[in-house]
Amino acid sequence: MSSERAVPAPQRRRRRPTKQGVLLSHELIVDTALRLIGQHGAEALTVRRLGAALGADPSTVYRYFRSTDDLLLAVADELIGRAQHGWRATGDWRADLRAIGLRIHAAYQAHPQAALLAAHRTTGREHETAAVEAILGVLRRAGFPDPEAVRIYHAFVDQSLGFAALDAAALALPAAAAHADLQVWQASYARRGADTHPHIAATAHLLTTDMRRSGYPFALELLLDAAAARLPA
Amino acid sequence: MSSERAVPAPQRRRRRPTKQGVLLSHELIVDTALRLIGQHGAEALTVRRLGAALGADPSTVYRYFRSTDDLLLAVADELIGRAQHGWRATGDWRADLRAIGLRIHAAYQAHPQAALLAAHRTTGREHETAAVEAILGVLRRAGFPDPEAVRIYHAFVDQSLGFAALDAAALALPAAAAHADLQVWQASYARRGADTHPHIAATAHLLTTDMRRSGYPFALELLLDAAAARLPA
DNA sequence: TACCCAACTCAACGCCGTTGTCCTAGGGTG
DNA sequence: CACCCTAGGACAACGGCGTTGAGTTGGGTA
Repeated sequence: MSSERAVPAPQRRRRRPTKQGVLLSHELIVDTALRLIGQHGAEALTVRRLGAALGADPSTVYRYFRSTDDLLLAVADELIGRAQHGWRATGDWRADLRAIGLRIHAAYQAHPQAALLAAHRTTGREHETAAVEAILGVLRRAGFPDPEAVRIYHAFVDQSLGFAALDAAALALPAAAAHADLQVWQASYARRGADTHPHIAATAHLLTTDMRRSGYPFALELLLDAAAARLPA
Repeated sequence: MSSERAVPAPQRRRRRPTKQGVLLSHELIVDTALRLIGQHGAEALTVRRLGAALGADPSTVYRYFRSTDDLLLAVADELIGRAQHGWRATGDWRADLRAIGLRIHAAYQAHPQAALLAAHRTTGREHETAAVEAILGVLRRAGFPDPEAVRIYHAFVDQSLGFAALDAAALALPAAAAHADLQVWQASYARRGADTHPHIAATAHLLTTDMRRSGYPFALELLLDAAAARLPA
């Protein structure tokens, strides 16, 4: 046996269909994995189910990816590309940063399982580098001095990734756990007595509606406000 | 059989030791779980290993917790409790929020593996409820109207948890992967040509130093600045 | 002391990722 | 065209996982 089971894409030459007549490829497997996650939830992505969805034996996936982690990294890389696809700078730094942040957030929300793995890794690949360059460019053109631009860039990126991972995690939960998390705000907090928890009791109705949504858009607006206040005249 | 296997803590009366002579309790199980995660990583937390570490049969854990998810929520709440331990309001809302945020961040950093599992769950338990009450109290006493207090609370909490999880993930990485992530900024980004990536090239020296630290303290300061600007006079 | 039942152990189920082995059909070569 | 090589399939099995139903035991109570 060879020490490496998986073969990089460019070196593949033989194209042999599975028993069910499907011609496999890295792209097809990644797309099918993304489809599985989107259609049947995060827990649907197992090698066995992926094999079934592909019309191939589960072990065949290991001819293309070293492990499920390797596969998920490939899926994550695809996500970064989709988030940036088609973005153009407008010249309005606030609008540009807002758009980039919301795009990152939306792309990760669309594929929560992959987002959970991807959000806290620095890849240094093409798509990521392009995003860094774009954000830094927006800040420097806006007039922030370099040290300030770097600090704001850092806060902006990590806040976006942090919220993306947090919100993705909520979506990636099994249905039962997700329902339980939602119920907490209605069942548990809403019933706390005004004597022991006056502030929760006073705002319970506001909390139950606000906590359903992501806190990211408002947090992003706060960050942009604070940044604007620091912009030299 | 009863429809509920797990029994809440206060109702337990019989104390029967395991074969290996250990007296189990909710507290002992949670502490052991935290120890397991801290010593051997998040993947070390399985019911079977937990049983072995406790000196009991794995299935015994289900007499105390409905599922591993239930156990995980208990672990998460314990972390929140440790973060809040000993905190007292000073009356200065900015100082109070800053202290709470940094405490949460620090508590999660102290148990990175557990933080990764716990940061994105709503437990609805004692410690979490106390933290929610404390933060809402600080904001309402500061003079924020209820709808604004709730929105800021949401942004503040999720920002803290998001950064906590992000930074915990970096600490939880295997040494090799962590080193590789750091190297990206020096090796990959620092070498990008000024022609294709002028903004990265111009700030490379600032980036490599800034990205070593957590972006949370600065992001927290931005959030507090923006909140202060919204405070009614 | 004797009984009850809470709290333990034991055994099994159906998943999971992963790997060693075998097989077979496509591409390259003469 | 016929042959060979091997990439890329299929298959079966391994160990570990969460979880559950049934069996056992030993403290607490009357």
